[in-house]
Amino acid sequence: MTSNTASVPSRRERMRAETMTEIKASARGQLLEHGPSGISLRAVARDVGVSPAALYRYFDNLDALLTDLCCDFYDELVDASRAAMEVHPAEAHPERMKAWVWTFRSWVVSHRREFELMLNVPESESALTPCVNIADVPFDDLPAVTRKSMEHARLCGRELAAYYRHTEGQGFDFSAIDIPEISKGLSDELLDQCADMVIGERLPLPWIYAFASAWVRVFGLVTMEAFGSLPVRDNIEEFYKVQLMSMMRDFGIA
Amino acid sequence: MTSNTASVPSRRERMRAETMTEIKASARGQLLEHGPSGISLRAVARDVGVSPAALYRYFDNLDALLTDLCCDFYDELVDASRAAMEVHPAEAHPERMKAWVWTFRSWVVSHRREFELMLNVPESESALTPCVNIADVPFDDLPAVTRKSMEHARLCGRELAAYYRHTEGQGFDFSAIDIPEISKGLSDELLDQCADMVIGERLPLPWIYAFASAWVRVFGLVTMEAFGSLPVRDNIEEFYKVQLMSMMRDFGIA
DNA sequence: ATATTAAGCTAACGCCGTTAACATTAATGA
DNA sequence: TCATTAATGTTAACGGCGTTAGCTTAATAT
Repeated sequence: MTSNTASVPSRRERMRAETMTEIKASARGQLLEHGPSGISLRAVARDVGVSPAALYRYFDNLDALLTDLCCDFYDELVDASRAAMEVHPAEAHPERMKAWVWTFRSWVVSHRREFELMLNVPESESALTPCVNIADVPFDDLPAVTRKSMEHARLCGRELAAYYRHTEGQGFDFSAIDIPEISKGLSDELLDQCADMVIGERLPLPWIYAFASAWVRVFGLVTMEAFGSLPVRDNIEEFYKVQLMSMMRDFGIA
Repeated sequence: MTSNTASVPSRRERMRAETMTEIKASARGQLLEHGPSGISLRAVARDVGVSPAALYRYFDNLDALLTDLCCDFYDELVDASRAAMEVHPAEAHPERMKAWVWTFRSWVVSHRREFELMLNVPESESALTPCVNIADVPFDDLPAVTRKSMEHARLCGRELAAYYRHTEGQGFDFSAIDIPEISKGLSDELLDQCADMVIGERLPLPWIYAFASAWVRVFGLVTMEAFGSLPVRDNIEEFYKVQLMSMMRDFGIA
């Protein structure tokens, strides 16, 4: 052992990393051509020019390869989102949040197959699906893809928090926002799961609620478009824009 | 041939129907136990007590069995929805629409696996996914599951139409509804795909738009709950209710 | 130079969907 | 009634799959 834990990668480590990306590239190719269920270890092996059994030196099994792929996809999505947000100045928070939504949409429509896999992630991986409350598990113990997806959501959530800090003391009137009556139980949960976990700050409830609502709407828009079940086909962009406007209005933003 | 096209089913027809339901019951059992990708023709055959090849007398292939299952699920969902709506008097249109949403949600959460399959329907079946506009294809030429899913949506859409006819002439002020500015292209599309295809009538644009928006929101709610990614876990019912209220407000109701 | 570890191989096991060729059973028409 | 026909079943096989065990080779570390 050359006492390597992050320093210069040894020759072997480089080779290993190279074949790993080669494997994943082949798998992704099959994903694009034949969909999630059309990815075959043996086909990957043929593609890479190696025996099927050799792949098990790199991934525990097929599912592990698939979840690893998913993580890469989330990284791509996160990177694209960050880049799109950074086009706008740091103080243009609403613009940056819109850029986040827009990147989500455009990444998914240009990577439908990848998104398909992300939605159908091999759920074993930790098997805590609806067993325990996600908020009670330390972040690092969550399944990898769950962490990645939260990372993606946080990108938008923290922008909202930054916007709040920015408007703070500028006399923004939250009581003017039209928010329904909510029980303590629900608002506590929203504070736990939305504010603490993705926004990162306990903003006033109206914004937390508006964030949750917008989240659901964006998710609906994106998945429906990916499934081709949006009630619109030729004017999707405008439909998004109009929907975005009404979400902004829920935040009390012009 | 006993000139039977719908009259009394012959003995053979009865037997055939019986084994078909037996096959589907077994497949559904496997779906519940192992998820959509865990359904195996050979296991079904073992279950039914028949050779694997025999199943091909009943279904063209595995995909055909799966899509057939999906159709059954939609029928169940539609029946449940209709029943829930009929609990309310015929004129209580808003209540009936709420019942539709509520049934959608509760059916999905109590049939997650089935819903999983419905979302991942073997898409071949006609392979017109994003090729042609759905509005240009005669209804009977659409893939079976698409038709079923439209049947489900129509149940709610036509209720809205009935509500409109009911309010007509009662001086409902549509211009008071807060609707964003929409291009002619988008509104034409909404009229084509929402009004004509699911609502069944060309209601005033504000309602058409509100319907499309609500559709997206409900779809988002239901799928996120099914995937366990709603920002709420213990107070989901209340979250739905509150969301429903704000959708109703978009229609200018209450 | 040698011991150790990583990375590859072959061969096999038990699944799978699907097809072809053949057998049997039940309904039909003369 | 009885031969014909159509529906329903069988067996056997093909090629593909994920995965494991056991062995060999190449690279690294001491």
